[in-house]
Amino acid sequence: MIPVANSRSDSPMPSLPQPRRIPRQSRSRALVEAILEATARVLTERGYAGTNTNLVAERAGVSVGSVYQYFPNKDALLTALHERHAAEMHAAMERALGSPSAAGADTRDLRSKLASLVQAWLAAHRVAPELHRVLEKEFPFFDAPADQSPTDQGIRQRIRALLDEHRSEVVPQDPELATWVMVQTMESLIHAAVIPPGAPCSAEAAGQAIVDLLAGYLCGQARRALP
Amino acid sequence: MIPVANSRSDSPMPSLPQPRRIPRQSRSRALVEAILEATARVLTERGYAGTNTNLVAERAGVSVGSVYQYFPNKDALLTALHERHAAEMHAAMERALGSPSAAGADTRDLRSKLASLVQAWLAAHRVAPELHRVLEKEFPFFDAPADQSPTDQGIRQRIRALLDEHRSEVVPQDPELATWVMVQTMESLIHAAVIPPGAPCSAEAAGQAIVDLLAGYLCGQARRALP
DNA sequence: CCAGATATCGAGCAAATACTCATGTTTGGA
DNA sequence: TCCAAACATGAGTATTTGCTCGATATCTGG
Repeated sequence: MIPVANSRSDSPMPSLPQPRRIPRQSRSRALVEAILEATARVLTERGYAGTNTNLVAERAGVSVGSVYQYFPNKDALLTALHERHAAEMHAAMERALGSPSAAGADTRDLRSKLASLVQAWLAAHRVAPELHRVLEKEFPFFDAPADQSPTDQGIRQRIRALLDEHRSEVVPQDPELATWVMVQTMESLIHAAVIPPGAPCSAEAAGQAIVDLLAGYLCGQARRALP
Repeated sequence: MIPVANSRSDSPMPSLPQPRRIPRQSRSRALVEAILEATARVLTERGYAGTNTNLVAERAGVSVGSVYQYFPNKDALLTALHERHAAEMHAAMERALGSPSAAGADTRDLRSKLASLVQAWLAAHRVAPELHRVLEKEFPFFDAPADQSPTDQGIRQRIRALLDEHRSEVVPQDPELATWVMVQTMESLIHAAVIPPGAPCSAEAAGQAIVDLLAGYLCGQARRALP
């Protein structure tokens, strides 16, 4: 093993995990796709420590060399997968909330919007809980601390904007802090609800509880009265 | 490397990480202590992947062989450290809340008790944030899923008892679910507040916010009015 | 249809590292 | 004082694995 990748204790200024080569032809784009898919499969089956590049290549029906044409090292595979996941969450959020202050403003109250968002994210996570477990709980993220990618920042900003739209209903004073609490809470609890052993109830009930938690903090109101 | 330790894909029934030999003389107890201390230091400096048993032994001023006298494999070191941390949290909790239904019952309201607990845990975590980061976010926990040790269960039970004591003030119906929400939220947000980049505010403010979040969920009341 | 660009291949190297075991040292009770 | 059990040692081994590189194949613009 060549220590270049283990930058934690070596390089003070870690290089960004950029693809070594950009796939131009459709052939190579399919190859990259196959590699990522295989990575997800192997990761799901064997966890982070059980995953190695040779195996990923084999499962993708590709040679190791090809993997290293497009990914500078093993962790870049995971980073790419994580980024893809973040993008999916971002997309799900936009679908649930709409873009901020777009035409035809969303007139629902804050609680309803939160419920949509939590529902959407829960659903997205239930697709591959074990993969998310590995990505969130096993991946070291040496060089690229999670929650710092542009996509993650986009998510934070959208939440911030949501609180801003509803600032009249929102009790906490510091919007920075309120955003932080929101994002951390949603991510943690959604992951905890979905990955084994999971919440001690149905996914719907867990979603309800998360919404109650968030709405209670933001609006200082008891959970919604039953109809 | 011998595959015995990597049980994820191999052994269906992983053996418990019991010490290979129990230290009887004070000499060996000191040795075990030195090993754990060194593990914590190395883990803090170099992260999970950068930590190896040879280095730990060297840093502890001990030979590798001695490490393997008392710990069956590398992960057992981490597990021991994690268990020790859980025990500290348990102790801090007992100090903050007292044992349930003990003589001289604690007459404070739920919110005050929550505030004590959050304060105590925050303080305990601020001692070695980087170590906690590694323990919580890098350690794979192959065989012993976190939050399943007897100590962790003890923590859950105590929280459950707390909610029970105050069941008249508590709004959520399902106590199982409420306990789960509490524990998950506290652990996640306290970790997030302490480990870099941390909360966008002082530790005190973060603590306040966490208490607001929990109290809002449990009691359905707005944050405490300023005096 | 060819020349350069792009893509793929995979045997094998170099390094890392978890763990063993044969041997030596210390301890504490009888 | 003596001895058996407990303790400590650390060079060495067996294995894993991230990654390279020179050879080969395929594509595409002119």
